[in-house]
Amino acid sequence: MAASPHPKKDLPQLAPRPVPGRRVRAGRVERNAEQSKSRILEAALEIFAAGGFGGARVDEIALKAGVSKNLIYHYFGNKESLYVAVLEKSLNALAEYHDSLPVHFDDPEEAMRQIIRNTFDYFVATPKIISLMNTENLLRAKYIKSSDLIRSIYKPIMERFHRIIEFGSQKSVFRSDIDEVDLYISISALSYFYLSNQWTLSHIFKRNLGDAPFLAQRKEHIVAMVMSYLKP
Amino acid sequence: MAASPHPKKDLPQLAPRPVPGRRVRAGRVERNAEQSKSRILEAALEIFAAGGFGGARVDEIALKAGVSKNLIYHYFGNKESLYVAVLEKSLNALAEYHDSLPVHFDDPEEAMRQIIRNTFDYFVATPKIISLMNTENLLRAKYIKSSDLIRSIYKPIMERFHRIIEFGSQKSVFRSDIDEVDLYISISALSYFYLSNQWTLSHIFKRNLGDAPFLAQRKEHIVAMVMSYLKP
DNA sequence: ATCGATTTATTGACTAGTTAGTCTATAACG
DNA sequence: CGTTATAGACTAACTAGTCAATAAATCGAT
Repeated sequence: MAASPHPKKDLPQLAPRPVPGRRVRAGRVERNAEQSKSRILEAALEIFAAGGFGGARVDEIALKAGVSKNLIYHYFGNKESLYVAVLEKSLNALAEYHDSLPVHFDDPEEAMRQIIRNTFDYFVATPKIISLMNTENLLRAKYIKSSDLIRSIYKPIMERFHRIIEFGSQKSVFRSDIDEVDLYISISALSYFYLSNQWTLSHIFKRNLGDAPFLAQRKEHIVAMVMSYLKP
Repeated sequence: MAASPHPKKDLPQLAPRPVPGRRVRAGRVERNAEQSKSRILEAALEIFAAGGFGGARVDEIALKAGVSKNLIYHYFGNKESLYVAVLEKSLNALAEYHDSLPVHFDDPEEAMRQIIRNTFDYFVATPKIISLMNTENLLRAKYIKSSDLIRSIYKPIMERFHRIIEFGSQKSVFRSDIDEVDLYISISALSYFYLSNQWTLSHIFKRNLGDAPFLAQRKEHIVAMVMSYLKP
């Protein structure tokens, strides 16, 4: 705080300071609450994904969404709640995607290949969810921990996964000592890390890992690695 | 550290605002440039790892390092350069670690197991480098790209890796169609992702993945998966 | 239908608190 | 004595969040 020790009373209005109560409005403003909310969430996803929670600026989100910053506070209260809303929307999209997939319960090997390829494809299609997850892990799952959403999303996924492994073991096309959690983490890891760290890896290996041929090669490499592990 | 050992000039004691040019110093200040720099780097590593580049506060780094903020600017110029210095120090530590490891060139399978376990162990031992890499990838390798350090570090690592794979293929203990980059990324992925995302994963699977027994199990799971893939 | 009252979507202006970075002084050390 | 390691005070710009105004939509009663 600099000079003025006094609370400003009546300041001499040398500059054309707008008088409260006589504001100028830009003209007719369409009102569409749902669309505004959704535009805010979309912009917020982008900004949070690009700079993490700490690097995101609410002003920037407002700008990108094409709404005033106030509207964000009107709908979401504060930055943290906005972040949580973005996270939950992304997780719900993930759940929807996995629900929409057909599962080959009669053929465990084919089912497993499908799961692997779908996991890879989804991460490729939604890179922002990767950034969000990274941000969330940087904060040690601070926000995810306080919600049961992610568990409820993974429950059916893991149940299907369990049935496939069980059937495959019964049929002796899979080994019998599988830890399902470890295996699921590995399937995710092989896709996620490649994409999440593609920027540093591309520089190190002088390959643009995001190029379609490398993506295709990678996907089949993952399938091969996991399937070779599963063999009894 | 209360009383100044030096002759004070007349300070106007009623006005608590210090007059420029007649500052009060806390007392004798030890000078140790190297130690100060190193304390700054250590504190910066911690703060950058905890909140990412955007979430880190230079004031907080100064506080944690026990130096004035000015000293940081004196030695490192600005926040970005400090971040780059932290990154380079971490990469150098990684290189040193890998240089220090013995390699079993005569036994490719054992050499590969060693590489896998060492990779895992190093990530476990230095969680902050994982956060740094995540931050760097969030920024699309902005800083790493402008330095050749990381490539020069990975060059000998990949050369050793190549020799092992080549020898293993010759001896027919490894398959012959290995893409070394893909394989290296997979080995890293299986360790890195488990640790990097342990906070969300631990919550999803209701297991504390950081606990020693799970870490040990994970390491051997990775060894098993990679080795089964390598079999011809 | 229509008109006034109420609700609510939306914004401009503002503020208190931060934050990266600077200016200047000082003292330790060779 | 000159160099430099170190810190205190300061600032301009930024940033999350607030206040108060305004107008579009909605609803209830004519």
